[in-house]
Amino acid sequence: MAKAPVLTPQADDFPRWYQDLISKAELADNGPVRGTMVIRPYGYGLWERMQADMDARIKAVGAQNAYFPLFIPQSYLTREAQHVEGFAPELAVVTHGGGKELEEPVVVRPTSETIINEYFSKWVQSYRDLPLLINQWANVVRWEMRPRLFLRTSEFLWQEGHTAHATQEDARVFASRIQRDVYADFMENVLAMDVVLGRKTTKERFAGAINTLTLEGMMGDGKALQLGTSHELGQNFAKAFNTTYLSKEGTQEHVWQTSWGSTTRMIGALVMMHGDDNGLRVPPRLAHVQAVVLAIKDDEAVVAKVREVGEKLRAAGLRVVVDDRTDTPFGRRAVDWELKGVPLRVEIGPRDLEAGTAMLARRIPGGKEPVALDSLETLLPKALEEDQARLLQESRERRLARTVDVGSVAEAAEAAATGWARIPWSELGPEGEAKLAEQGVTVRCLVGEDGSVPLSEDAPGTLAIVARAY
RNA sequence: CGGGGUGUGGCGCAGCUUGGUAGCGCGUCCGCUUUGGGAGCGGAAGGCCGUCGGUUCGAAUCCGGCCACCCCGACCA
Repeated sequence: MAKAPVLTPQADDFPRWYQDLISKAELADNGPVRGTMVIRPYGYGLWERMQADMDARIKAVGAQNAYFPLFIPQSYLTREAQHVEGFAPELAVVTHGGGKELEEPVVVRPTSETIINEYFSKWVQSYRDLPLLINQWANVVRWEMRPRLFLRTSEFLWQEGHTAHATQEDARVFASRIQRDVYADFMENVLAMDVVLGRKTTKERFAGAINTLTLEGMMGDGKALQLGTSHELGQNFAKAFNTTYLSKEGTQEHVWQTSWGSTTRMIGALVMMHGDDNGLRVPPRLAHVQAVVLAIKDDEAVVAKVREVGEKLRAAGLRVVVDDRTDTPFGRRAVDWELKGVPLRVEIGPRDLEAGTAMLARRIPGGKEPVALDSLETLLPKALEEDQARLLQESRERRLARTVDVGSVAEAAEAAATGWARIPWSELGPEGEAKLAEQGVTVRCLVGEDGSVPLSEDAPGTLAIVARAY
């Protein structure tokens, strides 16, 4: 009597599987306005952990948090030509306020380069004020035609960093440092996600930037997802907003800037990179619930033991939830925790009490085995570390297995049907890029032969990674 | 904006062709029995069938207008 699967299997319909999971693991709901999203407590818990970890890394490179307004004068947006052009189609514009039509429409921020530069201009006077390193946690709005929960919604949460430097070199180094030391480090070590660091082509570059660095991940179905970007803005915004400083030599100079962002999209990536047919798998270092201690039966001694074990594990430094909801059948609860991707389950019933054991179920490698109750405090932390490493390894192996080297545009398009293709950029070029775009395939990024991030598009040996993307 | 489709309890759908005053699954609530992998049984609540108009003794069903949403084509963290 095979029960219907909990989720649509990935192999049957990956997008459907994704939606099922988001809903059943209680990560998010659709909002009433198309393209908006309600992030539910379990999903928001993931975001809070991401924020905390990222925030520490951002502060470690010297940035400070601040907050700028949601509403931006429309005139600000129009000051940087590339920037307006890039964002115009997805702007939400407020035309009325207080029951009256506004004299100047107000834009709901799609990103904050413009308004931040207005203030940078006031704050920066001398080379002594540089570098100025600011970050903000905020929501932004980019009107979406094709929304997908977490991946593309009209409103999303993110952090956006904005910096001003005295020299181009300084800005360049900083943008790269964010890509590596903040984003890549976080994604690999906390999210256990394999990512490729690269450089965007001119076509894919941020509107208003002179260079965009990116981190790309391969999802379970072989498609790519951009997980974070770090831009060199050059002096484009500095010139548009007259952000200048007095140099040591006594001359007025425009500052060199960067901006960089990462979003709630990372939650979607987490699902699509680590999820399987039974649900999500949350990497232990991220998990706000690392282990759940389950009472199998409605039995006083069992419930007492479960609570005791929960306390003991908490004292040992684990993030633990005790599930003693014995009015809900055990199977239902086991499936729920599995859907939510909690790494470890300690299941205790009357038989275990007698034997002095518990069933230790591991979500990430799968399977369960009996273990001695008094060994849990030492076993669990070890299991969590193993599972953390395993997730990263799995995602890396998948990318390597599904990336092929090709020599022509046709081969690249074919390879992108199931995974990624790597092709010399000198072979592909902007013409090949345009041709691929017609087939829904994009250049995700440019990388060096040795995996380094090229300093320019025409650096010798530069490879293009092409794929279908979310 | 161009092409295709759908509007019926919270969610997913049937009913429409051949008009007769609304049904199924899931969920929810209550009770009892359960609990080692999505529980069973009994009971209950919940819908002016998107909207406006027309035809008719009678419209979820037929006709027309409007609205909304969904899918496919160009952008995007």
